[in-house]
Amino acid sequence: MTQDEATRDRVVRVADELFYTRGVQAVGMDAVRAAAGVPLKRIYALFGSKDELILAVLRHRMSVWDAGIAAEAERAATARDRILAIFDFLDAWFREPDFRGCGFINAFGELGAASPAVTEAVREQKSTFQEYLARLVAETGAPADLAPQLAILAEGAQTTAAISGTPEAARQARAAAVTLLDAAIHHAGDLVPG
Amino acid sequence: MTQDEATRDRVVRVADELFYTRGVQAVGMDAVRAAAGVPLKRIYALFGSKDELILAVLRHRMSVWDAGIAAEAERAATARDRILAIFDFLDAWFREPDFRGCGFINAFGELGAASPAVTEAVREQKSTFQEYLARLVAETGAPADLAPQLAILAEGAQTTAAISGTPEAARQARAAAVTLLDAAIHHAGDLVPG
DNA sequence: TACCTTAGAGAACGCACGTTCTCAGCGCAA
DNA sequence: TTGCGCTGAGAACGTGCGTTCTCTAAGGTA
Repeated sequence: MTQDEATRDRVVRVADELFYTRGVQAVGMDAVRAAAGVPLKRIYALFGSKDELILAVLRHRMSVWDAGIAAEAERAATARDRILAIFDFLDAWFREPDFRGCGFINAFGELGAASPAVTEAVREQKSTFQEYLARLVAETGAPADLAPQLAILAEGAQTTAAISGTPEAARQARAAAVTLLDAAIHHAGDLVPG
Repeated sequence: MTQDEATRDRVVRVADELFYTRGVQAVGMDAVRAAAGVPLKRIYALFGSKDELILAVLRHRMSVWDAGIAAEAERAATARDRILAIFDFLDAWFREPDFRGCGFINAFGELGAASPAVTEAVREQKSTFQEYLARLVAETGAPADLAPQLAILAEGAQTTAAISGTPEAARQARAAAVTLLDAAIHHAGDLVPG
């Protein structure tokens, strides 16, 4: 890793934490400079603008999220357990003291109306997650319709936990996921009785 | 309605639309003045500060939301159908051309970190919704655990629809709600088979 | 040592915006 | 008619912040 890459990485990590904790617009570039210990001139040489830094932060957060989900999932043996591991992952995350909701949803609410690039980045991370879920659902043999339903549960759990300030949404979403999985697998191919 | 009340109402409605469409921080007080046709001096006499205006807007949006849900629900005969009517309500909302997600979730993402008052207002509207759902669930005879699960589906559908830009999350969440309702009512009191 | 390039620290600039102030006009009591 | 309080329109003020500029110091090369 070159010096530039190391500095870039450091700035992105620091900015990510600040943006997530306080909100993007509430954090000035000077706060990033102070926290990263990197001169403004250097930051602007590396990123060009705050908007570019924001996108770099979103990309970084996306890779961290993907790695975290994958790490939690690979400890489970079956696809069904890997799906449920996602909700255990959420549970642990919600209990972290500085949990403040999904950074992508927050960024979308804050900047999505004004920035198509932010919207695009957020949309990309959500669709990556949905595709991951779709693969797991396919492995279980359940109908493909199940995947977006589980994704909606995961999204809802994140906002509910953030706003309520409690982690219980993870457990509730997990229970719902179990019900949906059981219904999809046990009754696969059946019509819902009237 | 006094003159003051009418002007307050006008300013709140206009600000609500601007805040929702462009984001709260992206809308200056001067834009509110121009759109409402009310002098800044008058706005500040009525609200005191932008922060107060934001809270008034959130309160207004909460009452509109509650009324909208209630209007859609009262057309249904049974508690089960009133629950499902919520998802039909979401479906219609998601198809509106200027739909941009849940205004409360967006406001939380944008301002929650900096403003406890905003967090409190958002939390209040979510808990009002959860209580409403809990009453409907109780009417169906399903276990109380079902209510937060349905709430999570509704939340997740809103963020998913906002970010994806498509309304299909409403249909998917509704299908999941049907499965959860059926499972809760058919198997009420049972243990999940191993 | 003398010179050139580069980087760091912080001041400076320009702009946007929340809030307040100024001033002109208008209704109204005597 | 003559003041007087109120209101509207917009200028003005202070501040914060994204971005750029300036100055100084250091490091490498003849």
